[in-house]
Amino acid sequence: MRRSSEQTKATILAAARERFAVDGYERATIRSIAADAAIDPSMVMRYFGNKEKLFAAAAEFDLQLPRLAGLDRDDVGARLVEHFLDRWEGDEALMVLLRSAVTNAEAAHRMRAIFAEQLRPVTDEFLGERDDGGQRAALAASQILGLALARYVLRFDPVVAMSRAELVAWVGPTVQRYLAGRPEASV
Amino acid sequence: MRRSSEQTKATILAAARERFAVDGYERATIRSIAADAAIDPSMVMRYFGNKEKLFAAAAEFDLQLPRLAGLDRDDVGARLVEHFLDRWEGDEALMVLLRSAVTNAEAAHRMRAIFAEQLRPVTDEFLGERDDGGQRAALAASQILGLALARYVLRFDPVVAMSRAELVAWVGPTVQRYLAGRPEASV
DNA sequence: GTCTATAATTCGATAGAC
DNA sequence: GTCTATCGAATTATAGAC
Repeated sequence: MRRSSEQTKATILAAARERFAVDGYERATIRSIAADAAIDPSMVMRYFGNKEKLFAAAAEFDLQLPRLAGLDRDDVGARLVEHFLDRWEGDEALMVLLRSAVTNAEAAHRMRAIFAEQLRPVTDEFLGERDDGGQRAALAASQILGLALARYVLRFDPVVAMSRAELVAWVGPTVQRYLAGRPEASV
Repeated sequence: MRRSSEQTKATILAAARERFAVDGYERATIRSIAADAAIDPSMVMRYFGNKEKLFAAAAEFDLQLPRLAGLDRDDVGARLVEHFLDRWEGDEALMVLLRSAVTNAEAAHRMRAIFAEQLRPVTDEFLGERDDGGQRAALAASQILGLALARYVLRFDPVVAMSRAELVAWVGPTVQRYLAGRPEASV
């Protein structure tokens, strides 16, 4: 079947996202992506140049974080956890990055860029001017990424079994404390 | 140079651990491991059969968790974080698993086994008989793994820059709450 | 826009000489 | 115990016909 240039490119990109999300950068092959897209492997090269550029296109995405300023101040932790659960389950974008960033330097760089350019501005606006803003945002990111790792990648039974509400009830306060609490405060 | 069987095997295993820790299962090659060990690639096959068995040998390890029963009850979170920071920085064993478990099914299975067979018994003894023991242990694992991911793999600047004491002060209470607190409790 | 053919590497694995 | 030689498969990437 003859398709338009745009159609073809979009089909390849969708197949690439799926493969990169499941297999990570090294195991995902141009051949397997082409097969999923029901197209010849050379077409992938034609439209994206090489594997690296294809990954760059597939890994491009927007966290779509809400502004925290408008939220109840005691509620930002839970809201953030809910938002990230939605983003993890909504599409493969975050999984593409996580699965590749562990062994691929370029993907890890992307992760850091997204942290700096998309998460930091949002938490900074909430936190105001303070010198531990980077630490607090990074700690929140560590828990959110760790939760995704345990639930979607490593598939630890108890975390897989927990409901969205349970996860928010447990992890929300952690993120809340990282963003708004004192280090020593707990329980 | 002619070496003994034991020597050779140990040298190969050490090189394998390093490579798997840095590159993960797919990128680490038998050839590169052999080169690091200054030995012929065929020797690796001779001693370990195939790549899968070599990984199994390299990924075998003991968390060496302390018994929590003997500790101050309000202190287990901080002690666990300290212990894991030591284990992450002491040798490559945990990194071997983390770098591979994200894209390799066998490594992920190993991770779950270590969680179930080494972490669970220790937290269960501390928690006593209760039905949310698995959830609590898994939540603690999610934060500890997320911290390692941010600090050692993704290298988020703020987390890399934080001292051991700062990390314990921030993350200790989180683990403490997962093991001993109530879900809603925070700040 | 699509595909065939193929170059150039690289990998895991095996056979066998010394 | 160590190495050479090599197979067979898979990969990215390119050139060019239709």
